Amino acid sequence: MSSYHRKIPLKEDCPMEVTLNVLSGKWKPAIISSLFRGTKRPRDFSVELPEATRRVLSQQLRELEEDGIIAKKVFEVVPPKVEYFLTDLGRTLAPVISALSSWGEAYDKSRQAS
Amino acid sequence: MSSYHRKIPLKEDCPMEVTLNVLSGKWKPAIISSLFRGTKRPRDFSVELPEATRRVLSQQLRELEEDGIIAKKVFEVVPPKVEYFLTDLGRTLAPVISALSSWGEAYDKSRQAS
DNA sequence: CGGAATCCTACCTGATACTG
DNA sequence: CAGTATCAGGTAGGATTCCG
Repeated sequence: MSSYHRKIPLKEDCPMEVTLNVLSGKWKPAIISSLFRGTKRPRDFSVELPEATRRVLSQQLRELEEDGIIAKKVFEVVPPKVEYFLTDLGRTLAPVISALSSWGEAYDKSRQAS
Repeated sequence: MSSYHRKIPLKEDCPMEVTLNVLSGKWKPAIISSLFRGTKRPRDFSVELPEATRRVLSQQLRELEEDGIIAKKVFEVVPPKVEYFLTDLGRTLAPVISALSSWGEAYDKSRQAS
């Protein structure tokens, strides 16, 4: 199951929407969580998330980069080598991720109970 | 602009995804925020969110209801009267919304600076 | 190995009209 | 007033292929 989160025009500047838009992407939460555990190369994501295609991973990595959440270091070698890592701004997402995870856990338990 | 957040299978139980899936819907954040400010009738949402169609509002209200976040009280009168409100579970979203909002505000400022 | 271009599918959302 | 049914459109994500 998955959720669609349609990015809305943000006419009325809703801070909550801003954050959700940054996090909204099928693999973005997984990417961010992974980077909190250390620097990763594109190949590492493919291994960690075997169901994600390279195309979508590249796309979401680029979007996160455009949003200033992550950055990459490109090594000018052959074959190519690239490393992705969280920016300072990206690391400020820690409490957000914590809140989302905590609530999700509690929600799962409350659903089991009922 | 808006973002799609495709609801994913959640094979590996990722609590973060659980929460995002509950919040993912074009008008769900607005609906929840609104209900934190008090009980609302369907008509109120249409006034507060003039861009949202009744069809989508009804649908998202129903989904939030199915997820246990909100509930409604139906008055058996003519014309019909319905009131939506947050459940106890729904109110536990407060810290999540707070985290999302706070980060969004800080993000906006950091983007203005650059 | 990393990334981009192309084509395609799935599904969320919008518009409209109708029922109780 | 509240909710649903039907049809149509837009966009995120998937599959494949090619280039540096």
